[in-house]
Amino acid sequence: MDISHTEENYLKAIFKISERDGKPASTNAISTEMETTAASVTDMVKRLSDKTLIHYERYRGVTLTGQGEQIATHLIRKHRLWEVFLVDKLHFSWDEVHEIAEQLEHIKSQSLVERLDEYLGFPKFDPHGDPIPDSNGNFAVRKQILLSELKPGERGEVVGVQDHTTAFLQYLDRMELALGTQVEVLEYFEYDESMRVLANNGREQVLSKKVCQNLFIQKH
Amino acid sequence: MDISHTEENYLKAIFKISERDGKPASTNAISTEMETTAASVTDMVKRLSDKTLIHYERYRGVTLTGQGEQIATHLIRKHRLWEVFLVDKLHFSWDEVHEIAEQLEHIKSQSLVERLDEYLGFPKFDPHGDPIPDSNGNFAVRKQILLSELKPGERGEVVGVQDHTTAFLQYLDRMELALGTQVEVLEYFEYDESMRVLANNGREQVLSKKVCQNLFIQKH
DNA sequence: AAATAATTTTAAGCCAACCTAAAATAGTAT
DNA sequence: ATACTATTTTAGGTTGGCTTAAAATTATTT
Ligand SMILES: [Mn+2]
Ligand SMILES: [Mn+2]
Ligand SMILES: [Mn+2]
Ligand SMILES: [Mn+2]
Repeated sequence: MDISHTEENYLKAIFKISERDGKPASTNAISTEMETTAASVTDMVKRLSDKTLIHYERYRGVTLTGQGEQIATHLIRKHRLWEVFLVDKLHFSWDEVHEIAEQLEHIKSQSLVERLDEYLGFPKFDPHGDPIPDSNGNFAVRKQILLSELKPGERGEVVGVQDHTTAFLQYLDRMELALGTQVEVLEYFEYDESMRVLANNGREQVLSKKVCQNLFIQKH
Repeated sequence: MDISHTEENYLKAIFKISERDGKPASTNAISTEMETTAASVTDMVKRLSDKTLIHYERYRGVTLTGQGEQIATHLIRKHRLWEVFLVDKLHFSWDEVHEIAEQLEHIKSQSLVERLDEYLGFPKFDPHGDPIPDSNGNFAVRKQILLSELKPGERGEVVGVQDHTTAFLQYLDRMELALGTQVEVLEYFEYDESMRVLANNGREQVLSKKVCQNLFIQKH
């Protein structure tokens, strides 16, 4: 069976939504994610259901079948591997790669993915700290918490971001808070839920609530 | 204006045909190249004409406009750069890369192409010896002739292939006639137009007319 | 020049992916 | 339970890219 570019994007959207919400993806949620109308989604969802890529019941939402999930995770694998390529080999910055990877993830060639993976040294995480599933669709798990959950005196390492917007990524560059940065919470301000943080570079700065709630930390 | 994957492939086909035949591409020639029907071609050709990517007159065939040619050569540039990437970096063999490059050539990102070019060391020729146009669409020219045009006693270097089929490429691998091989014609057999050839590796062998007519040589 | 053959275009229609507007269903508030 | 709101589906239509069959044009043969 062969699956279109568009169908692939729907499967990825459904995967993302069900993972985030922990329940079947609603027509509306999918239409928001895909930036299209609910009517278009209903249309597509019927086709995907005919191809047994999803389970669909009218008014009940959508979940992926094993087959659908396999395709979705494989897309994510390709997306993230290409992002690593773009950053590590072509020296793009982490805020420039998502758009390009959105295109590259649709390239169909089993051997290409496997060779790329090898070429990149079998990375387990992408430039944003997101886990790269293996060829069976298994994601590495890592016990991570938000910076906002750290108490004064606790330390850890910046390992990922929740917010993937260009604005946030560029802000982090500016503040020298790249992945791998060691941080220690020095002080918590109840007033606006901001924190004074010490980074490994000796830099001390106050980070807003919003920033703290979008940075994943591995405690140590 | 934005151009679909399919439209891009038509432009590339038209470029290839007009270059090969030295005259406007006929509907039939395009339909053969695109593996579709003449009716579909007429249909598409109207659309491309509306977009001023081609000049089209009913029954008179098709030529590219400046704009159309620019897109076509840029596609060829991307195709060939990706082929270099696949061979040089991912260690694919030269008979495996065309299909994958057919997909990769459609990735849209100006900076990606330029960075890839730089990463590969600004190659001027692809793994099959075909010239890689620069970003203005200019192809390097090289005075090359077919092996079949060489006279006994003459020497040269294998620099390209006319036939790009897997069968031929694998045959060349088997015979150790990769690009860069130095060859000298020892003897010409009028009977079947074959040649006895000495390769730089000391290997001496008789090559058929068909082989000799599909190998590009740079004389010296 | 007329007849025949090849090429190209037109006509009509299919499918994927989208849209808007209206109808149906489900969820929430009174 | 009824009324109102939000969500979802259906109906009907568009566009790109494709198909087959028939008509028109051009090229070749006699
Ligand atoms: Mn991404
Ligand atoms: Mn990422
Ligand atoms: Mn190729
Ligand atoms: Mn090539």
